[in-house]
Amino acid sequence: MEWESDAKVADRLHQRGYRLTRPRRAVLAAMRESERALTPAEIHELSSKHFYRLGLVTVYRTLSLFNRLSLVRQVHLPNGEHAYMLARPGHYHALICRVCGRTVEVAGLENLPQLIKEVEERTGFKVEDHRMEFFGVCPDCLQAVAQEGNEATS
Amino acid sequence: MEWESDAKVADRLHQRGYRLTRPRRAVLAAMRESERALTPAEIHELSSKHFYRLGLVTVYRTLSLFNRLSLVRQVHLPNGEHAYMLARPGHYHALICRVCGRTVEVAGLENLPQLIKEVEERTGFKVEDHRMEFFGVCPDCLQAVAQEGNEATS
DNA sequence: GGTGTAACTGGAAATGAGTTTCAATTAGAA
DNA sequence: TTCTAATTGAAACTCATTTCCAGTTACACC
Repeated sequence: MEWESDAKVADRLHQRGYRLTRPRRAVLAAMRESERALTPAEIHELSSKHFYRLGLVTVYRTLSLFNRLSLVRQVHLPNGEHAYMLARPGHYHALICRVCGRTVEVAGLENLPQLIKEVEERTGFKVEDHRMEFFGVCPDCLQAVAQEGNEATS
Repeated sequence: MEWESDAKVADRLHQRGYRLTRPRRAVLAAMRESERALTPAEIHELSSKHFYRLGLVTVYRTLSLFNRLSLVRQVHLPNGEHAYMLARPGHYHALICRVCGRTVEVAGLENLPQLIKEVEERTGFKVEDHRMEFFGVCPDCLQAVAQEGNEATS
């Protein structure tokens, strides 16, 4: 999963006058360990193992900062809650498995530019940004479901 | 803007054992008058002109019911708040103007099915649902901006 | 390797969207 | 008109997120 090292993140922060503190390192560490997008509360719990006196408030502030710097990506869950995952460079879209919650990203969708063009042509809007999230079932859970089906009928 | 009449809405509600009450009529009336997607608080304020003792709680309950019945559509604003607009039948996507806030819907995007197919092929997910919102500038505001530019340089 | 200071922190209290509870009201079928 | 289940408003509550503030710390500069 080769994420950016702490040192690289530190550089990015320093360039803008921010610091890489222990709480921030703990948040990064927790997010690197997860395959899922995590809510601030979940991140707080996981990060506490890396730095026990981490405050939830600091998690919120850290995520907000990281989001501004595009170090993390914010995902809007179906219920309106927010979750976060480490960002890879470029424009990505989230895919969320409704069974296990795993979050995966897709980038460089070839059919996206023409979709946006279609929207612009049909409405006259100049489209500047968009949000797009997909919900479904991941390959592993599809397989697990198929498995159960087999067992039940055998 | 030819929206469904109260009578038609009443039919749809009655079919499912619900009633068309004065508060619900007031919510409908307010939404018919707006070009924008409205937050529950905004709807409460506008609806109060139609029925002065309408409670905010009732607005929430009404929107929730209408959403379940697909009478309204829920829009996720960039800040995570929810807004609502009357729904037209079919699967629509919201376009929100960042200047005036006007909300417009696009349906039947021809390039969407192949985009979803591309996502499925590249990730192995079975895509069951998606959320897609576009943010930009509407035709009127584009023109207004162009106008200002002309005035400034003339 | 100190040291000064602006960035950062945690905790408590506040905010604000949205929900629950409950006794009183009302739509609309009969 | 009558009856009753659906609906309502107000108050209290929940829970994510923000604000405030006094104490702490990263790190640029000596």
